Amino acid sequence: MRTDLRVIKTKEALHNALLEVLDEKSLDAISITEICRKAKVNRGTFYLHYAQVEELFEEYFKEITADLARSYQEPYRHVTVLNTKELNPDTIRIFHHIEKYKRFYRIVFSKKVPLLYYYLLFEEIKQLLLKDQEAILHEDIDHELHCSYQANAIIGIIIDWYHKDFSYSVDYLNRQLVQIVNIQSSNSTGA
Amino acid sequence: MRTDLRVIKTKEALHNALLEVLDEKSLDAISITEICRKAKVNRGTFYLHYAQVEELFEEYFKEITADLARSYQEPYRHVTVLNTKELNPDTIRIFHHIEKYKRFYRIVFSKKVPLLYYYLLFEEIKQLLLKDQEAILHEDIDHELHCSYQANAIIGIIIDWYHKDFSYSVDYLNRQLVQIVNIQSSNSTGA
DNA sequence: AATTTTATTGAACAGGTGTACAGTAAAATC
DNA sequence: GATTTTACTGTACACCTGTTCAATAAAATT
Repeated sequence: MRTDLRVIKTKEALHNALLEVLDEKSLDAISITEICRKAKVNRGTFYLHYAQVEELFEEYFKEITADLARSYQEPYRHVTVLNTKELNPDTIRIFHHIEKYKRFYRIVFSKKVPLLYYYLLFEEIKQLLLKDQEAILHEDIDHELHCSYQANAIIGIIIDWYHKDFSYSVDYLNRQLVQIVNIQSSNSTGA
Repeated sequence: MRTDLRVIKTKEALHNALLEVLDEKSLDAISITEICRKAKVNRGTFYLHYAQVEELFEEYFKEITADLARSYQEPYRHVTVLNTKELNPDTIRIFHHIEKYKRFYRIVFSKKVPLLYYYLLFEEIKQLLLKDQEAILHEDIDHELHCSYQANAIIGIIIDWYHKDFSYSVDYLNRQLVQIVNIQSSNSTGA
């Protein structure tokens, strides 16, 4: 069998316990022992499923990044995301997504946390761009490198946002992104 | 006094021990006890200077990112780095820097390591861009947000490079970056 | 050179980590 | 419903962590 009821029950208990403890302290300060105490699960059982507390959190976070992809496949207007002239603030769902799961992204972007979560987010955005822009190929430009560039550029804005405690509005960031992406076409003459 | 000889000696011993152990295992697998054994320093002494092994590595890494800034202030041709039309592959020193300290960046970009090092690199590049581009201000665009966008975009390329085990040449990446940055001006019509 | 200051040491402590293994209990399978 | 399979438990062990504190030794200061 693929899903033993005992496994489901154990994982659920650990999940709930982690969320509980995350209200009290930061991820890096949480011990396996503490989670197991709260979940009423033997410590050895924890190691049957995970190696560190971080792996338990990783399970959550993968669900969240999956939601990001889903929000793009909605019967929403699914338009090219970063194609210069056609870029529409309404079609950018990323900042909206981050704000929705602000509670988790505060953890993901905290400096003591492993890079792993960053890569999960990066890969998700990169994949969206790779699919979205497969039609728009540029000569002499490595398409994947280009998408890595763009995906991480967006995360650069998100990092700034995070460091300002998510104080900008989603609308403002959408508008800024459109302006930034459209810069070169108007700047190629000046400066 | 600012620099007690004992402190210098202790830190040197710890530094050397860390480098030694880093040849054998990854940063996250190194224990404080192990470093102190090799350095012949009491474990309590370690805690007088650092809280974790990661902080010891941080000291190294700050020297490395400082070298990145220095390479820009050289009597080299110090030209605007990312201004579209004036961008010259020779003036881009970032990929060169990364390759030079490849050994360290392999650690910095490994997924188990804390985000902190990423932020140190990000901030260094961002500061370079902030200074470099203070002349080129765009209306309606938050200058800092713009630099965060560009700085992290470059790191996006570096991440790709890292995940391909630094197999691209520095020259190739410089040329790709120039092409990508110059895209919009030629793309605003097509697509 | 004698005195003062302070970094380092060593020992000890409560707690967490990671692993192993036999015993138990709760699933799945028949 | 009886049997087989396997997830979980409890215990134990060696080791690492983070902290405290009096004793020591190596600096700086006079």
